Amino acid sequence: MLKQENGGGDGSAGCNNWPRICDTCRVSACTVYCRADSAYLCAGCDARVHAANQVASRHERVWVCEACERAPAAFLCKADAASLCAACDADIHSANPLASRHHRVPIPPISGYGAPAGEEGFLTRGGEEEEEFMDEEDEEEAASWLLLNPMKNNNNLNNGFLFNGEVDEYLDLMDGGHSQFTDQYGQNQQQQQYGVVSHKSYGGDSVVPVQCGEGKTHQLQQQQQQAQHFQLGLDFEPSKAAYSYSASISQSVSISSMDVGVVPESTMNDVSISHLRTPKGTIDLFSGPALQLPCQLTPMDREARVLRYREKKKTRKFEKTIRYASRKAYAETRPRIKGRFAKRTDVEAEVDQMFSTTLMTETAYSIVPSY
DNA sequence: GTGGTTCTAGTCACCACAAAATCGA
DNA sequence: TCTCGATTTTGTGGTGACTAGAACC
Repeated sequence: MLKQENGGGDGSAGCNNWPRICDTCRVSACTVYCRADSAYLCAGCDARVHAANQVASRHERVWVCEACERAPAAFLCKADAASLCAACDADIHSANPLASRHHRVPIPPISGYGAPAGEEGFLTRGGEEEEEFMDEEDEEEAASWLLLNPMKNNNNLNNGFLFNGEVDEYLDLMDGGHSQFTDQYGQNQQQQQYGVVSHKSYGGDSVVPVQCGEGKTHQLQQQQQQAQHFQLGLDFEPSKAAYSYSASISQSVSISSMDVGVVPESTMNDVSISHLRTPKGTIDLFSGPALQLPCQLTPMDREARVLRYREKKKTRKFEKTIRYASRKAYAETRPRIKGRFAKRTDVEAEVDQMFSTTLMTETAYSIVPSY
């Protein structure tokens, strides 16, 4: 595979402003991005590589963003006559109200050498090629985050970005709100911002910091309010894509505790978004009554959201979050048979009891392991 | 290019039980 | 409205089974 090595590597604008170099010749600036090869290619190499055989000629490619020249273009702005990646599209078209009204359409991938694919091209893009798009997840997420597009929810028409109904865990719309994820991912900042102390006590059992400041509550209320009035301002042709749609997406996204740090119950007291909570770590984002999805955002709001999204991405953690340290400690000491918890014999229980009692007397307060 | 085998990496269910949550009196 | 006891639910980690993809022939 020709994985991009030059530049940011994340498909975004990266740390410098130089155009991305062709992954093949490493001389010319790239003009297209081949998803199948996960490679950025210049016009010459594109022609050479994808005209080589029939299979290669079927590779779907997209133009590279004309603004940053470093990421696959996702949208074509008719007003600017420019192909832009999701990030640049967001940046440019959130600059002012006028720009935000630019008519933009998702760019169909170039399928078959030399001839851009029409609708059919990206409608037929099947599951087998789906994984190839994971490299652009970043842009995709940002795009989905910004462009709540009915077409996107159509599983097919995502400018080649296939969502299959999956909901990005960072999708902050619910959070608009304050998602449970926010509590974790923004934990550090929030702790500093609100002066929240990490609460660790024997009884409390909390490893995940408890956040209960007034400021926090106030912010949450504001965010909830904002979520209610959240509106998407993208001005795609109303006749084709009415963005003031109210989606009724019954979509349960099950996320294991490995992926997601769930905020302790105590935190939820502050968050009166009861419908967000579902048992067993299941994030039931859209079940229940039809979700009135936001429709109009001011450019500033949008920009703020993009920034917040990017900040979250930077600080996101995939480590498992321990909600109850005591349970963890206990689980670690429990007898196992082939990894499974085994029944504890009376003797073991007695020894354990003695041990814990000793520990308690030695350390007035229990030691909650730090992770 | 195709098909079969092997290897590697990732995911998930399983288990017992203390702690937390919920419910009713 | 508060308290208390009983009941139900949740969360915890190591291991093996399973699967998908890569590598090789």
